[in-house]
Amino acid sequence: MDNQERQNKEQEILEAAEQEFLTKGYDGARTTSIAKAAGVTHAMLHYYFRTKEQLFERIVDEKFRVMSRSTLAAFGDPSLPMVERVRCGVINHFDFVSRNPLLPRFIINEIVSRPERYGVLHARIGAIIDNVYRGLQADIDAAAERGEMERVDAKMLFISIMSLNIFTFIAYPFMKPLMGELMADDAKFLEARKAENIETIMRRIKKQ
Amino acid sequence: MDNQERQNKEQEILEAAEQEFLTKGYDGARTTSIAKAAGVTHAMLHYYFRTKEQLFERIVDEKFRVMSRSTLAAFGDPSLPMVERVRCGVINHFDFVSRNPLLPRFIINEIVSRPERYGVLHARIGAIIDNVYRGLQADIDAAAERGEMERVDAKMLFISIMSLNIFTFIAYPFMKPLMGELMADDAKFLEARKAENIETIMRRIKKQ
DNA sequence: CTTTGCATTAACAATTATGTTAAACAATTG
DNA sequence: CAATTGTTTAACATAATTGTTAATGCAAAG
Repeated sequence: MDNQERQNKEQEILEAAEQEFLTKGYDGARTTSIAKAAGVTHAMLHYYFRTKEQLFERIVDEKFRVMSRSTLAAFGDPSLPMVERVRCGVINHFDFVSRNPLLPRFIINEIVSRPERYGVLHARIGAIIDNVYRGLQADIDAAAERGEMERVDAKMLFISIMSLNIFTFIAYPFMKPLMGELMADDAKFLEARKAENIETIMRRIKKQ
Repeated sequence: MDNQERQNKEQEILEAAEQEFLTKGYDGARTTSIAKAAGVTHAMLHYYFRTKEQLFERIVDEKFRVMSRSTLAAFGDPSLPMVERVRCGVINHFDFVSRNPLLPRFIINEIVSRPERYGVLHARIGAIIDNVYRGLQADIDAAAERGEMERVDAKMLFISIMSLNIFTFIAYPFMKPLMGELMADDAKFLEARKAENIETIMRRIKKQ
C-alpha cells in the first residue's frame, strides 16, 4: 500500500469523525460508527488514532483553528473607513458561519462541558483578541470623533455581531418549523437574515 | 412512609436529573450519577421512572413548557404603545434567560440531535406563534403608519431579540475568559449587556 | 395481629463501547 | 528473494451503564 492510500484512509476517518463529533458531540459519537462511515474496521481507527479521545483532539484542534482564524479575519481591512469596515466584518462573519453552520454549536458545547481543558487556548486567543481590540476601539473612537459614527464599545459590538450571526445557525433547526413560510426557502431566509443583521448593526453605530 | 416523603424523593430525583441533563445532555448524563446526587440507590431511580429515557422526557416536557410560556409572555402587554411594548419584551426575555441560563442550549441541542421527536410539539407551538405574530405584525404596521416607529418584519425582530439575549448566555463560558476586565464582574457585565441589547433593538425600530 | 401492598436494597444480567492482541498479510528494501 | 517494516483483520478483554429481580422491610388497613 502506498503513501497516498494510507493518507486517504486517515483522511476518511478524520472526515467521518468530524461529521460524527460535530453533529452528536463527544458523548454521543461512537467510534464504531465513525469507522463504519469511513469504511474501515474499528480496529483500524484505533490503529491510526489510538483512542477516541485523541481522534477527538484532532478534530477540536482543527476546528478551533478555523474558528479563531475566521473570527479574527472578520475584522478585516483597517484601511476601509470605519463604518464600511464594520459592514464588511458583519458580512464576512455571516458568510463564514454560513459555510460552517455546525461549528459554533460544537465549540460552545465543547467548552461548556469541559472548561478545564481550554485554559491555555483561552490565554492565547485572549491575548490576540486584546490586541485587535485595542486598535479597533481606538479606530472607533477616532471615527466617532470625526462624527462618522456613534461612539460604541468595540467588545459589545463584537458580541452583538457574533450573537446575530451565530444564533441564526445554532437555532435554525429549532426555529425553522416555527416560522412557516418565512423559512420555507432556506437560501432566501438566510439572505434576508443576513440583510437584517447588517441593518441592525449599522443602525447601532449610526450617528444620530 | 407517608406521601410527603415519597413525593420528596421523586422531586429530588427530578431536580438532580434536571441538573445533570441540562449540563451534560442526554448522552453525557449518567443515571447512577443522578441517583447519587439525589441520595437514592440507582434501583430506586428505575423504580420511580422506569428508564433513563422516561426520566429525560419528564425534564424535557417541563423545560419546553417553561421555555415556550416565557418566550411568548415576552411579547407582553398589547395595551402599551408599540415601542414600549418592544422594549418591555426585550427586558422580560433577557430576564427570563438570565434566570434560566442553561435552558436555551439544552433545548437547542435536544432538537438538533433528535429532530424526529418534536414534530407534534412544533406543530402546536407553530400554531400559537403564528397567531401571536399576525397580531403583532398588524400592530407594528399600524404604529409605523402613525409614524411611531420603523416598519419592520415581526419575525425578524423576534429572531434578533432572541439572538442577542440568548447568545449572551449560551456563549458566556466561551467568551468570559476572552473578554478580560469587561467580564470580570458577572453582574456588571450582564447589566451592560442587557442595556446594549435594548439599545440595539430600539435603534432597529426607531423611525429615522 | 396479620395481611396487603408499596418501598427499598443488593445482587445480578445484558448490552454496548472502547481498547488490545496475536496472527495473517502486504509492501518495501537491501 | 529474504528480511523487515508497517497494515489489516478477527477475536478477545475490560469496563461502564442501563435495567431487572427476588428477597426484605415497613406501614397502614382491615
